[in-house]
Amino acid sequence: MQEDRRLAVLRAIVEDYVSTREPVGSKALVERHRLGVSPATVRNDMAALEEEGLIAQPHTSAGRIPTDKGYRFFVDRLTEIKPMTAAERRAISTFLEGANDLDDVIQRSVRVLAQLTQQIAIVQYPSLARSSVRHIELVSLSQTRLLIVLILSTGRVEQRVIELPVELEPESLAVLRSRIQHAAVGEQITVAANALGALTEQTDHVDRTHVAVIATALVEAMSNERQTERVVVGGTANLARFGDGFDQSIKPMLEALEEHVVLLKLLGEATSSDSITVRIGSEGPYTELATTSVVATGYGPGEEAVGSLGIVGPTRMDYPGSMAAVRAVARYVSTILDQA
Amino acid sequence: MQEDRRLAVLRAIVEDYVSTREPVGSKALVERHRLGVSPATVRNDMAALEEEGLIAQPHTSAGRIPTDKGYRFFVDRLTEIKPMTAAERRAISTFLEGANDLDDVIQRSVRVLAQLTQQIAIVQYPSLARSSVRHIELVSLSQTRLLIVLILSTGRVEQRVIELPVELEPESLAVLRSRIQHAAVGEQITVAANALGALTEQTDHVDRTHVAVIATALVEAMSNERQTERVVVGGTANLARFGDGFDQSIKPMLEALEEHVVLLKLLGEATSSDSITVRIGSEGPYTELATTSVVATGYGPGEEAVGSLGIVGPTRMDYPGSMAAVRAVARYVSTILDQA
DNA sequence: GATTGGCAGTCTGGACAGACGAGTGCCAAA
DNA sequence: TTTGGCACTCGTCTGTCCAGACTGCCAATC
Repeated sequence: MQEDRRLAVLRAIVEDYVSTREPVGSKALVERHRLGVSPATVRNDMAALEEEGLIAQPHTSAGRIPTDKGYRFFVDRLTEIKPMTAAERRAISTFLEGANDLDDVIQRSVRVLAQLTQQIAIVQYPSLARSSVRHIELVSLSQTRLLIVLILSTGRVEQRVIELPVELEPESLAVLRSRIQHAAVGEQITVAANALGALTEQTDHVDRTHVAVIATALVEAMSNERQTERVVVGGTANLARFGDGFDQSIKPMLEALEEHVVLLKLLGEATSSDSITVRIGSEGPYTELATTSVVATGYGPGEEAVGSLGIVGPTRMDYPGSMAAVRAVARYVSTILDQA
Repeated sequence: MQEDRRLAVLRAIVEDYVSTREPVGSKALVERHRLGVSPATVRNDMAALEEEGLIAQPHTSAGRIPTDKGYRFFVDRLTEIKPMTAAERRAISTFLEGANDLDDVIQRSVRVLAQLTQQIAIVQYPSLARSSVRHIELVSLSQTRLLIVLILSTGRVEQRVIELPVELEPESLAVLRSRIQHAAVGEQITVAANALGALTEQTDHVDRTHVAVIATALVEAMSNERQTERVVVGGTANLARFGDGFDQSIKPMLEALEEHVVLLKLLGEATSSDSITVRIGSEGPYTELATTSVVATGYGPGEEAVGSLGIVGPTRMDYPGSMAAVRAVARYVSTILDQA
């Protein structure tokens, strides 16, 4: 009974603080929300909530603000992800469907996510791990230089120029090409990598060095390290909007945004494409980002994610709205990647 | 005689203001620079410089700061581009030579430029205009879906998936592939585009629709619109370093950095690869960027530029150093692109 | 036992005034 | 033409003060 009201008070505090950016007092609370009780009662509840560590006051005789723990409680127990409006859904889908290129899809996702949430959006490139080899092409540039092109089912293209230790005749190249294509095309990249290794073993000594060099380059191109390293960031202009004491944390924030490794770590936890990960303030490993929260989720055709996307902003953010936007964009990206 | 000293005073003011970020007074000036005259004399010179509109005081009884016109004068007449140290040259070349990919080259250029200048770096992707076709590949995905891959001499890869109106037999595909390759590979893209158009004309009516569709897609991929739209930005963390009244202009700045079209416009003036363009403060068309300057130049194998790169920062910046860094990086990028 | 009204106490933010200091402009002298 | 001196102007910094907002606690009430 009183417990219910206390939680209502917590919710009200979070909502008010998020929208006004100012510590919220008992009087203002009963005015803005119809709690049906007097400020004094609310004060008692506040004292209890503070006891539990869910809210705090920046200084004596100021209003209360939610703690990280308070936000956590709010996110976990007090809110539903509010569905997007029809107009928003339409906006997302039309905007994303204009893309005809993987790069384009990623770019547009970042934009729409930043636009919707008014936060900083981050989208990771899809991992190669679950994709398969669509095509391999070997192009002779000169007698000892070879251009290797690897095309994956996600639409990603990797290319390398390699130097061959020995000259390669056009006829041999044709044979090699067909053997390599036969071994790898259509396979998942892990399988393809193994097959290429085996191919080297099976080759007689004349062409063996060639096959070895080419296979090595291909396997290297398939290794998803470089790929998953790539993230795209957007909406940094929203940083200015954050204002407040956030000015001081703007520098580490900008630095973090350039350090893509950090971003990947932040996104990294979101591996499932059906749940949304929320990291609030100091829950993460980076002390510089103690005043920021991350809302992220995985995306991908199946249940398992091939990449992550999300937003990062001040702990004082509209969690329900952000979560809804992240989820919606992830779904659209998944379907688009599926049909491509 | 006095004129010479006045210019020395202007130079000293610019240098001091750039390094201290504070209006510089007559007394401080004679202390830091050995001008051989008294503060009073400097005051007279300052009055004259102010008369000419080269310096200004933010308020009465404050030191002087250079105006945009003052910076312009400084850049045009009072300074030489100071050459990079051997260590810096080595740092640039080793860092850039680690790249094995066009994307990589661009990424690294941005990083090194931002690092050297401590400003925000911008690098435009090379224009397709002067590049040639290295390879074209057609891959059948299904009987009516075709993957087209276009590889250019700059190392850029473009790919498209197209839907064919009529089924295409494997044998026909092989023929088409070789005809298209024969017509376009090795040619500059303008020539290649024409050749592909001609090819459509020469084709009998059975394969004609196929050729037309494929050629259209290829020509579209060759058109450099999308390509030159792409720029990469780095060093945004340096924004925080700018400090001062720059805080207010941080928002338009961030917005501009997201609007790549604006950046291209800023870089756009730098078309020659042997001269360095400097745009100071309100000289440009964007009133929001009245407190920023741009230092840019073109890069490219020959004299004519295939792309631009540069830095943007507060008008109060180290112009000689920035210009030197921009020039050095542009040269290295040019040579690397040349040998690739 | 939960709720309420009242009251005293505490703290911040903003306004205000005054001292300080850096710097200028001008003038007369060298 | 340069220099030293002097009066003057302002912005910045510091300290003080007041209004306002909020809390915590207590006694009264439902």
